[in-house]
Amino acid sequence: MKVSRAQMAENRSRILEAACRMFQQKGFDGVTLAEVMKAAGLTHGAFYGHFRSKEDLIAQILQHRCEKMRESRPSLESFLDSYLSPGVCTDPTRGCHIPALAPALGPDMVHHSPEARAALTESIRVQIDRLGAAFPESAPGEQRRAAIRTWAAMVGALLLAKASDDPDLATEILSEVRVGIVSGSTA
Amino acid sequence: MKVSRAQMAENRSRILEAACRMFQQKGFDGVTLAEVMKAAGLTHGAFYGHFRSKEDLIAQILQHRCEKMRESRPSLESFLDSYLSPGVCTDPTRGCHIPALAPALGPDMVHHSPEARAALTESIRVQIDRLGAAFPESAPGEQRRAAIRTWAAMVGALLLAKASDDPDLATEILSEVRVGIVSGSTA
DNA sequence: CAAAATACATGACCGTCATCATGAATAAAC
DNA sequence: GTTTATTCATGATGACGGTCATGTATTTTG
Repeated sequence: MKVSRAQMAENRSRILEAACRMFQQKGFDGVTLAEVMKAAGLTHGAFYGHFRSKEDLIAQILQHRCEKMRESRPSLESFLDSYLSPGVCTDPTRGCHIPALAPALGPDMVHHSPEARAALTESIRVQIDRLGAAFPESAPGEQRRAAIRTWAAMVGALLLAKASDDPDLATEILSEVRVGIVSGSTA
Repeated sequence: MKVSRAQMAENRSRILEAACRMFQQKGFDGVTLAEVMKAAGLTHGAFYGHFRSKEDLIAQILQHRCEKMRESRPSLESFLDSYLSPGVCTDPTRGCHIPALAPALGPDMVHHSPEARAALTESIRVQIDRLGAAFPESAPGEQRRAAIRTWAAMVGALLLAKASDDPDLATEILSEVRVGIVSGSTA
């Protein structure tokens, strides 16, 4: 049963959207293609009409996320919210895709496609640039340095807070790093 | 073919050791029990004489790592070396187990055993305490705060550097966070 | 030294999952 | 309107991996 071209495009983006959300929630190995397709409202067999393989899907998702990231220039405030809010730490579907997805292919990155690795690295570069622009008061060279230092702290805090079983400890880590950033940046 | 009790104890610790190294390298899902047992010099069937399941092995490894962490009080210098050295970033078998293993069960932590989660959380607490002791010049309350801020930055830097495909970018992130920490701590 | 206990090797089982082959049904092309 | 192209559903396939049953050899015990 063939569908219209518009319908097919919508199907494809539904697959992307569902996979993006589910991968972020459960990791690449924690989600099956059948689950993704079911969430997209299709059956598993239709997958290979849109993507060559699961690895292809992963790479395209990483590229898609990177593209979308380029389209906005958030403030430091919204950066902090998107990383260090308790809600982001609690809900795996929210938040930046880099700390959420990089770990998923981090340990054994080698067995993933070069496209996926390249897309993730590009996301890191874009994020450093974006965050650097959020420090307008600094000199250009110092903008980049401040962005790296600040972002590393945010990523680490989010990772540790997510890993923590104790909500109090998680909140402490998030809020402590947050005040460290705002006090450091205004100093 | 039964082996001596001493031999069995050595076999068990060889399994632990091999699994620890391989999990850190490839993630929990990226290593099969057969591979672990082969690396330990045994066949896959012998596994269940030592552990109840793969989840049991994971939990015991996390507990084992946490115990070993308690036994030393490194200086800030050695902390920096064990996180922000290029070698640590390049060689997946080196470095602290928390940023290496937390991501592996981070996204879908829920489907892991409570024991594993608890052991990892306890590791985080121990590490904060250890790192706080490396700031002797600060007041006790400030020690903990400084430890959290510093450690979060180290963890984030390591994660981003490992995720990066470009060695130059990785080195930049590591060294930038390092100078940020030493200049911040001496200020 | 005999008997019992047991650690490991071998092999099989069963479920899961990525991938592909086929067919049906409908949009697109002319 | 007829033909062609193609999107999706259904089902199968083959590999992989965690788990377990059985047998064997050796240690331990008395």
